[in-house]
Amino acid sequence: MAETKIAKQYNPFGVEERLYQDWLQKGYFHANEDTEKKTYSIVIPPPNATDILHLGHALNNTLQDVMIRWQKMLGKETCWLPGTDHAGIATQVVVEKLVAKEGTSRRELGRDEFVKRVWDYVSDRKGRILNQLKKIGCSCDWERTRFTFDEQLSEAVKEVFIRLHEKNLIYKGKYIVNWCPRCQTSLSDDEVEHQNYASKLWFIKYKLKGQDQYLIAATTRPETMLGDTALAVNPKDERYQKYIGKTAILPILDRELKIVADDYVDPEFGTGVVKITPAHDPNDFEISQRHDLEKINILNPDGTLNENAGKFKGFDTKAARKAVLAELEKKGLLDKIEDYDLTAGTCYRCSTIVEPYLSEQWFVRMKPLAEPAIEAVKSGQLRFHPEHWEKTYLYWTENIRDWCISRQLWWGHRIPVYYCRDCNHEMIAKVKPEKCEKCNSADIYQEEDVLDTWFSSWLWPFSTFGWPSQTRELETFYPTNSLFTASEIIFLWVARMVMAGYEFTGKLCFNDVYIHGTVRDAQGRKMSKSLGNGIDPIEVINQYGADSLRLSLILATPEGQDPNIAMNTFELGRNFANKLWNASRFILMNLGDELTDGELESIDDIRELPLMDRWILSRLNETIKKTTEQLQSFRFNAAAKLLYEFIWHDYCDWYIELAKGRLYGEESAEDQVKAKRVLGFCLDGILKLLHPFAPFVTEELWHLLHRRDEGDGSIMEARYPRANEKLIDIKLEEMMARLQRVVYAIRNIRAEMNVPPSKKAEVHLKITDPALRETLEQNQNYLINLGKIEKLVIGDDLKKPQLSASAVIPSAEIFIPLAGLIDVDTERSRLQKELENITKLLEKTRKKLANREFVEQAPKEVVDKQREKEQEYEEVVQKINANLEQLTGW
RNA sequence: GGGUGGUUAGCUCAGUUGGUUAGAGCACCUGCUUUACACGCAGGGGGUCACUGGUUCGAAUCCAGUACCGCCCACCA
Repeated sequence: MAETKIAKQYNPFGVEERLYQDWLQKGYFHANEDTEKKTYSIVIPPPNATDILHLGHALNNTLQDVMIRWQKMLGKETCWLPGTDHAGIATQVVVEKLVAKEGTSRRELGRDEFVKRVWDYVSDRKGRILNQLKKIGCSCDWERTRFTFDEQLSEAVKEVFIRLHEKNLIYKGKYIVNWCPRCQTSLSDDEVEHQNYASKLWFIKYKLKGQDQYLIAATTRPETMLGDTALAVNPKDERYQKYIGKTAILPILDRELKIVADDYVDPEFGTGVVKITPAHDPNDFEISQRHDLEKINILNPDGTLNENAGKFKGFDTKAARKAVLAELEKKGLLDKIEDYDLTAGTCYRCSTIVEPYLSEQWFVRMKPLAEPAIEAVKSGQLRFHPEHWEKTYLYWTENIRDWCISRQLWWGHRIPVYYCRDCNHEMIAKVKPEKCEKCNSADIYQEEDVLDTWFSSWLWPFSTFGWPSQTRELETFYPTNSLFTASEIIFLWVARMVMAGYEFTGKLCFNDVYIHGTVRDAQGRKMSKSLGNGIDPIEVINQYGADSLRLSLILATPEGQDPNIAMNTFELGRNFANKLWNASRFILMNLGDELTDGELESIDDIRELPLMDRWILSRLNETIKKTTEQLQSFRFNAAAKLLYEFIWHDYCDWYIELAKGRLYGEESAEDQVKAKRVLGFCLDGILKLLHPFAPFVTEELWHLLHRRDEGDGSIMEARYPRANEKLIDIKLEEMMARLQRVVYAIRNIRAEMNVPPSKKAEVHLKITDPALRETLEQNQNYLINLGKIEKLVIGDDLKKPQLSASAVIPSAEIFIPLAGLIDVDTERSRLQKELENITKLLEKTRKKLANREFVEQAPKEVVDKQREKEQEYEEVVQKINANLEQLTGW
């Protein structure tokens, strides 16, 4: 065997950086918009510009990279467009905290200065996460990197706002919105997270005007009574018929409250009387609209009570609740208190409890936009993987509500609306109008609010390619093919992109949506900063290498479920990469530079290959076929497992082991050539098959195998293997499996009878099936190697040698003479155990066959199979018994 | 409350149209410096497939229900 410089262990460090730089330099990742080829494009789910990489990103982007690299090797012009999101509220919150540390605040700095500070911060951090993606090996087209706040993307945002406004799909109105008192902005429904907590239900007594009677209303938020303007009962509720239209008196503030009847009220709940607070409860707001009730806002934007709260002005809601309850108690107006579990909406960015709050906001009418998006799924044009997510998508799109798009933030796309200070005229425009179109005044100011972050991200699949300009890249790469994301943003992002795609480009923006799980820790908990259970992917790469990270993540992520990941999970991928490395190392040591590129890539000109060669080629092609099928249906885990199984257990455990004797010249010179050809051909296929999953190690090995200098070409330019069905031979695989069973049996006897590997044994094979006997005879040299055999005797009518251990498999008996070595008790219990096993199986089979209904109704093949088994088991049982009997004679 | 995913070996999971001796990786036990790999090789132990009923000749697999875990959605005060 030739000496080699190749290390015994794969060392990814150095390799990865070098190869990635080379790929970048050669421009392999850049997509050509003038291509004639079929295209395949993906837009990245843009991470927040200031994010740092976590395992969720690592998984998400590894999957995209597998898809892109695979498609590229299938011959497509691939485009994977990367970029980041300005993440309005999230980023603003972070910078607010930073300036707070400096002892100042957003308001103190003023809008212009604060926005500048955010820009500074973002510019400093932006691109960090994209650089981290490079470490994973992502083949993004970096020349097309976009940011949702880029000038061109901002133009797209304005264009969209104006178009929707012209179609009357955008409107401004006073509504109850979710208000975060800390961020002091509205939030869309989808930005509110619900949390359960134990609370109380307070029963408050409302005195009827001019009478000494009370109506009692239950509430979960007693402090909001300060904004009550009515009481409501169900019109059919007989208990309260007589009070409808009467007046009650609000405790503490002594405001007069109308008593109204509304179907919304559930007579079963509480007392059947509801206090109505139109400005601070969405339902109450609806009721107040129907009954034309006064709406009294008792909150300041920061969540403290305002002048409408009388003496409680300035209290925060918590203090107000305490004070109000104390006063009610004192006045004897608190009827009772019950325990009650309820949910509170909290801000998805800062977890502050959100207040329903009446304010003026901008909305998008979603119903008309949702219609084609619903149809896309129903018609099968838009597919989810796993499929069940389409239900979630449909549930939301079919029950869609208008989208509140204005945010009272400073970091974001400012709404392109201008007002005249003189006549209040409203103008929608991309740039500030010089003069009021109505009164000619030059005193014009822009709307203060900015747009929801998602108002730019829902345009991402086409704004990034230059829309609204009809660019060449838009034409070539849009619509995109697939989208990879997590389930949390099916509503926030996926569905809205589909809507925007149809509305503004008339096209479905992608056909396949792959939803992967959320990465969890070993105990199944979400990884989070507060728990401190997160794993830093960069740390993983530093410790194990990028290929290990990628392979491990994919191998550990069950299809459509959440993967549980611990640091040692990454040993899985590392070991696999190392196994591949060493298998290749072995091949390279033995092949030298004997094979040409052509020989590595084709096997057609070799005739009359021996069993094992035809077997590994059959397995290889079967693996190619199945892997391709799995990739086509977005089953990455299954695809990776197929490759793992084939490479490790078929190619390494069996084929390489079988080939060793041939390489060492134990067969003919001609056979040695065949072995080398097949070894090399399979390895070349393996590297290509695995490249999308483990780009670095496969590239490195491919160069070594093809004896290419550094930087000379890339495995990426090779064609992904296609299955040659003619080479798949199931019959032959079955014969090989029988040969393997013989080897297993020999090894089992050796191990259980404590025959050390260093001691070669004599083996007698009594084979009654001629086909098997012939195969074993032809391959006896390999049996000798695999079983560490000194002398092999094969025949159809051998006698069991005295003092030998035995094993029985269908149509074969294995004897290993062990004079002096054999322990009779061990051998007896070994045989007895096996006898028990087979007897159980035999009984089970006999029972089935004794069942007349089974024999009559089951398909013939199934019954025949059981008959065959019965025979097999009978034969084995009988032979084991004979061997046992012989033992007792000792 | 509605929806949805899960429950198979100590742990993480396969098991694609019902018929396999129910599998793999990790962990565990026993051997092994066998000239690719100890990040390895060989052998082995370990499961009443959550529970209950049903359909069927036959159920881990199909149906119904129960329990537990998880996620998403939800304006019942």
